[in-house]
Amino acid sequence: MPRRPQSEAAWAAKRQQIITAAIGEFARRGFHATKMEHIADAAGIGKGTIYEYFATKDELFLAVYDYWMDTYEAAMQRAADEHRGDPLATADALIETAIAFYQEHAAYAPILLEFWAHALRSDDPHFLERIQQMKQTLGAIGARVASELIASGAFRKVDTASFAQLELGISDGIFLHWVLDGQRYNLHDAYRFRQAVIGAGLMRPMLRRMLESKITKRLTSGFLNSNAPGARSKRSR
Amino acid sequence: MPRRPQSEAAWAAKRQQIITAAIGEFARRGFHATKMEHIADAAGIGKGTIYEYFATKDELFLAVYDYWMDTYEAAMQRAADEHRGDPLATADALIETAIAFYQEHAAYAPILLEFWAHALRSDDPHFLERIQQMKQTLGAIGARVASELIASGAFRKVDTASFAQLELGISDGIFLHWVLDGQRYNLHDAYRFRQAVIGAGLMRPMLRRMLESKITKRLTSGFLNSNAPGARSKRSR
DNA sequence: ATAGTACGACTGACCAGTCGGTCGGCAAAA
DNA sequence: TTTTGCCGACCGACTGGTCAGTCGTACTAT
Repeated sequence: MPRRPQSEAAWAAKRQQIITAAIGEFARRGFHATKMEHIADAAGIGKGTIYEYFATKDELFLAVYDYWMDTYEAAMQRAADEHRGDPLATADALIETAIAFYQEHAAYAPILLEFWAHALRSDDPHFLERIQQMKQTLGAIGARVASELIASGAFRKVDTASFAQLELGISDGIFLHWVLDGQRYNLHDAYRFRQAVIGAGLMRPMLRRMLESKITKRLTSGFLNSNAPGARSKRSR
Repeated sequence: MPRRPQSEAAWAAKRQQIITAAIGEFARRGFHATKMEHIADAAGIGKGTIYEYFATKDELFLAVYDYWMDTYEAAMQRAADEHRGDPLATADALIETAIAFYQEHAAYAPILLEFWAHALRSDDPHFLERIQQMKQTLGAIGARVASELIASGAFRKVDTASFAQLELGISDGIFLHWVLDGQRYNLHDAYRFRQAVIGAGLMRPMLRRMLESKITKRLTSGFLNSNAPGARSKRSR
């Protein structure tokens, strides 16, 4: 982390400008194939200038990583806060936020995978810790919603922490396979299908009976044949 | 793919020897950090010799990838065949096989992630096609089991293809998060928890009522506090 | 003037892939 | 049986190209 002269704000802004450019380049080409010059070009600055703000390429990578995690975490936190007190609405909002984020960043999936690989292998524990911190944060949100759903009588009793972590894994798994499948189907539909499976299992009889026909419809129609838009189908009904 | 002299068998054996060495090195260091010399050393041969069997580093990477996929696919296929006719047993066997494979190859998770990233980015469609082929194969197995479960009256009606693909995503997601979590908990327990959630949702009332107490137990105890062995707990009961 | 900032040509390290040479084994000749 | 000659698997020093990071210069603002 080099010196930090001029105004604090200007420094941070330029740093951010570099991070933004780096995200795009890293995503398009991958960490190793991305040359510092590419990033400099994308940011409209000279290569040397990057080194005024980041000591090494690795440090820049890490900054990109942090920035991304922060963004996602903040979006989810906001979604959770907006509906505080209404667990069903919160659950919906969380899912919608996650889907939106995933769809928006589908092109970044390769770099996300590289992040994970890097984190698992790196000597620098920062990467892994950052992931676990995020899992912690999101897990806490999920567990809170789950316990509210249980308290309200909508859900049967579950270990909420386990359930929340499972959900995080499932979410990433669905996203990953959706990308690996060439975004062939509608991500919303896949999530809804998943929700129907889980919902059918965890809802208390009363709620389940209420939603039975919707669940049945989702379960029997699946998501694979949905109108394959890579994204942009805010409300597919 | 260079010439293929001597006996076919000897050629294949040496090729395999290189692949085996490469798996370990790629897994430990990652694709980019692994030098051809490392692989040569690990295989106990000279660097130049590798190029008698593989034209480029990429081609070797791809061979490693194929080998791995083949192994997994074959194991799953075998598990499915062994219990043909008994869908519940087949489902169990598939899950056990998947868990065993995942646990055995936990150290290779980073390279699996790199594979995926590479597949998504590579100009060579082989990688992505190979993944999709595997999803196809495993998906067909899963769909068959699901439809048998439905036919037998154990499961409610679902779109079996969607369900199978969802399961593949979920499996990978759980595995991924288990690894990212430092293999802190027992993978078996996580899968059982998942099964309980799904089972509770899809089982027909009769079966569900029969298994109710087991499901309740799994759902309420979760998997996060399980006796954290990274692997080796064949039957934790 | 001068301190802070930007730059990009340059350097040194690195590494995939090459290529000329070695050597063990085998078969034909002696 | 021994000698000679050949083959091709094997090797690793070397090459050519690449790129992260440096540094002397130039610009800008005060």
